[in-house]
Amino acid sequence: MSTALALLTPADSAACCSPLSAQPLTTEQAEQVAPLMKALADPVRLRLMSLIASHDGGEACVCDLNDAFDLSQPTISHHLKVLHEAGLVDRDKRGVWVYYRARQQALAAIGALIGCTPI
Amino acid sequence: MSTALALLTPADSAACCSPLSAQPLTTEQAEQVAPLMKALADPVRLRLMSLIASHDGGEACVCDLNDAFDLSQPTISHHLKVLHEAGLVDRDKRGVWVYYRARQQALAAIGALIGCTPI
DNA sequence: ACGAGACATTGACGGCTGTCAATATAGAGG
DNA sequence: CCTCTATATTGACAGCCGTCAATGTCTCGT
Repeated sequence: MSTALALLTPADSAACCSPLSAQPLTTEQAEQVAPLMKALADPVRLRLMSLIASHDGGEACVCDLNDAFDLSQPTISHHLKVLHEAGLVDRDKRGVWVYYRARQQALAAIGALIGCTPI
Repeated sequence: MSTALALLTPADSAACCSPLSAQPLTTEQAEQVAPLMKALADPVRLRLMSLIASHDGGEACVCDLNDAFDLSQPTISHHLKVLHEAGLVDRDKRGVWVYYRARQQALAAIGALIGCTPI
């Protein structure tokens, strides 16, 4: 959800490089951001995220994603659920197909914390 | 180690925003970066990293770090080991004290992948 | 040499994670 | 309705993770 994002966007909008190196994170901040990173800290989910984000229209259908891996369909479905529950992707069911869309703000939130995002 | 970094720095130096959204990660790239993110995807280690990175001189002694948490000394030592083995911090023993230093390149590598780092 | 302080390692424990096979659900088309 | 296709859920299993208490290792004073 956007609760994690709210913690990052307000004050650090102006500052440029790595809040992580600028001042220590509060316990609260760390506990909000860690789940986002944890959701992304898996090879399969990293590839899923990049496949979704770089796909035409910024969204991808599960059927496309399944083919990119040597994993069972339920496993991919599980990883997508993890990404979704972390607030990293949106779910959109259209007919028989389900489309996942990358939430750029969530990615930006992590990027802003770790590295540096020009907001 | 810098093996993970090497995969990211070469081509994407020029491009600005989120390689993750620009083109899909290869399996190899994902498997190299995921461990770095996994090492950082913990509230305690996130705070440790930020405490180290934002400390005077870019380094911090374990004794300082211990006091910032309500955790046992071995637990902090364990987390520092995880960060160190992931290549996120350097270890420097000086006398009785051990100093940990943030490896900016490693942070930048993750940041460049997820968000956007002006290199 | 000895004691004390700073940090690491070991061993143990409950809890979480990634994976699959099997099964369920839910639209679309006939 | 019935079946097919697309996706999700459940249940099970091995393996990893975060934590602590106990112990080990190193280094500086004395």
